[in-house]
Amino acid sequence: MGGRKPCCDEVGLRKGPWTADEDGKLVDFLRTRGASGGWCWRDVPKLAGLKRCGKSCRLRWTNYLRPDLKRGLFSEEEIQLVIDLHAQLGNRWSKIAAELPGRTDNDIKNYWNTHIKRKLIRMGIDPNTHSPFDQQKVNHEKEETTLVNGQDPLHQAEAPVGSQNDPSAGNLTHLADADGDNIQPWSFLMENNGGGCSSVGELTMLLSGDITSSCSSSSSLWLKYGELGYEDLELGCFDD
DNA sequence: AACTATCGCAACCGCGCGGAT
DNA sequence: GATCCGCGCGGTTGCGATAGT
Repeated sequence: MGGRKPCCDEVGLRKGPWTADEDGKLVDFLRTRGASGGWCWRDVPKLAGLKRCGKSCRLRWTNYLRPDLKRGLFSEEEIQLVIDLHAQLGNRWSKIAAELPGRTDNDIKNYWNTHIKRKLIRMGIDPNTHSPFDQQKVNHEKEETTLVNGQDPLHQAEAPVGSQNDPSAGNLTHLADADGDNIQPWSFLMENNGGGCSSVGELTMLLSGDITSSCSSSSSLWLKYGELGYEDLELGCFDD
């Protein structure tokens, strides 16, 4: 693809946060001209009297000003759908957004990165593959990065407060079985024997707090989790 | 009360796709 | 077929709000 001009190279175009006045102009324009048809986004700033590039106008409209947008917290059903769809589609945020009326790809992407992803990592689940981290790989990478940086970036970036130094903290990464080996929480939740969780849907119920209905407590390993309790597992994270 | 760290969201950037010429 | 052009997507950054010290 050759010769495309940068979108925002015109001198004098505004950047950064939109003002109420700019929002009003854009909304007025789209109300009078219709949200589609008879114009292209590149023309919108001129037609609406805005000192913005067309791309910025489109983004503002689709992510913030659209009347059908749903604001506020994600519901349990929405979280489940996001995790489910992400397992199928990966980072195709627009595709995922298409299945969640009123949510934008940006919304979902932000929510994933700031809430869901971190929690999955804390639980020992790779958010990219939706599978347990390969413990050997983790250990290997840990060795490498420790050699390079003298610190463990995974724990530095993603570990819950107190997980490394506070022995009193509920800490999944320190769970050990009878042999002293570390147990990845997801590994037994995914086990089919003994009533562990076996689907993304069940994971969602776990994440949103509905543990008892999603997983049988008959598993001995599950009992280990049961002893930790809701707070220890940091499952309240999706309540906020 | 002041300072620092962390979080969460809005917005920007660069690239690829696909239709038009 | 080559090029142009607009749009949409995914990744990243900036910054205000809030929490912690």
